[in-house]
Amino acid sequence: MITRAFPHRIPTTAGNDAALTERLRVAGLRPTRQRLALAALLFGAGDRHVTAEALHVEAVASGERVSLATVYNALHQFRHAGLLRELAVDGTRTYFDTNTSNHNHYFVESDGELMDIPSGSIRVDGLPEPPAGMKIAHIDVVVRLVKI
Amino acid sequence: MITRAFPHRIPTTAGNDAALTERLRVAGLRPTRQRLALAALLFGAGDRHVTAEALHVEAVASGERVSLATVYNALHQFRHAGLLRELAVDGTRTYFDTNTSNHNHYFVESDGELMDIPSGSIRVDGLPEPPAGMKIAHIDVVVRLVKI
DNA sequence: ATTTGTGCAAATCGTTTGCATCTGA
DNA sequence: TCAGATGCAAACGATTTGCACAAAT
Repeated sequence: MITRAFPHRIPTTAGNDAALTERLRVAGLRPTRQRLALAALLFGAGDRHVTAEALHVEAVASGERVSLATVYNALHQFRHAGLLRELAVDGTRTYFDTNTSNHNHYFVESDGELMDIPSGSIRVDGLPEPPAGMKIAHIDVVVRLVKI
Repeated sequence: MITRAFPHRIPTTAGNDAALTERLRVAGLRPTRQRLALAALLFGAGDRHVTAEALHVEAVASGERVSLATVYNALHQFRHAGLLRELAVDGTRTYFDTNTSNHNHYFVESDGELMDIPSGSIRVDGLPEPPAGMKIAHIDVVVRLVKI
């Protein structure tokens, strides 16, 4: 987590204020100070995997005044808007992924680290027909890693 | 969850007292009344997916005196002993699977139902090399289903 | 007799909620 | 102005823990 916000400048090129504001507006969300700050952290620096707690710590560390409850709210709103994907890999915490495209994950249980597996490399074959009255919503592949 | 224990008889043929006792002993666990009862429910009737809460309800319903804390203890001890596999599919609850062999799962989010996908049908290809210093411990494939 | 397991209730952890206050359009 | 957003603290559900008592070897 190297991302850092500056008092009077935007963290990276990828998400300037205007673009982020527009992005939130399109999602039907008011571009409040808190949402803009969180969006800048999330979308300003490539693909990221965050927990609510971690994002809150990061926001506060970067000088932003934002409550944990608001971070939870924002993460769920962003997910509803399709800006984030929610991942169930750990059972105890919920991860959010800024990469909403179809891809899979490495998960290092010992330190809770989550990484993208380059899309396109993994193929899942031989899926049976889903049970009657059901359809496949999504296939999650989690490759669990351990340190040698 | 059709499994049911009878007051004075063992639930199914698959797990008679002697066999279950032996199984626990081999795992280094004293065959206490509670562990035997839980083992009978878990291993007496084919492959099962349970949460601690659900197993506790089931045990109590079958007339067994056992606390929820003991159910949690037993589930984790059984997992350590390799009798169960722990699954992270849901984020809020932890599921335990009596089928410890290599297989994958359907998960119906709307009602929290978890089903085995027949082993052998799914193939995962094109796995990249794991990052340096890491090795693959396990690959979990969860096919998320929605009702049509 | 010694060791291990159990049950209860309190503690903990991540997350959600109720509600008074604030803020952006 | 005023719907919508925020922050706090309390509520929550799943799980863990501390410790006195009970059961297994």
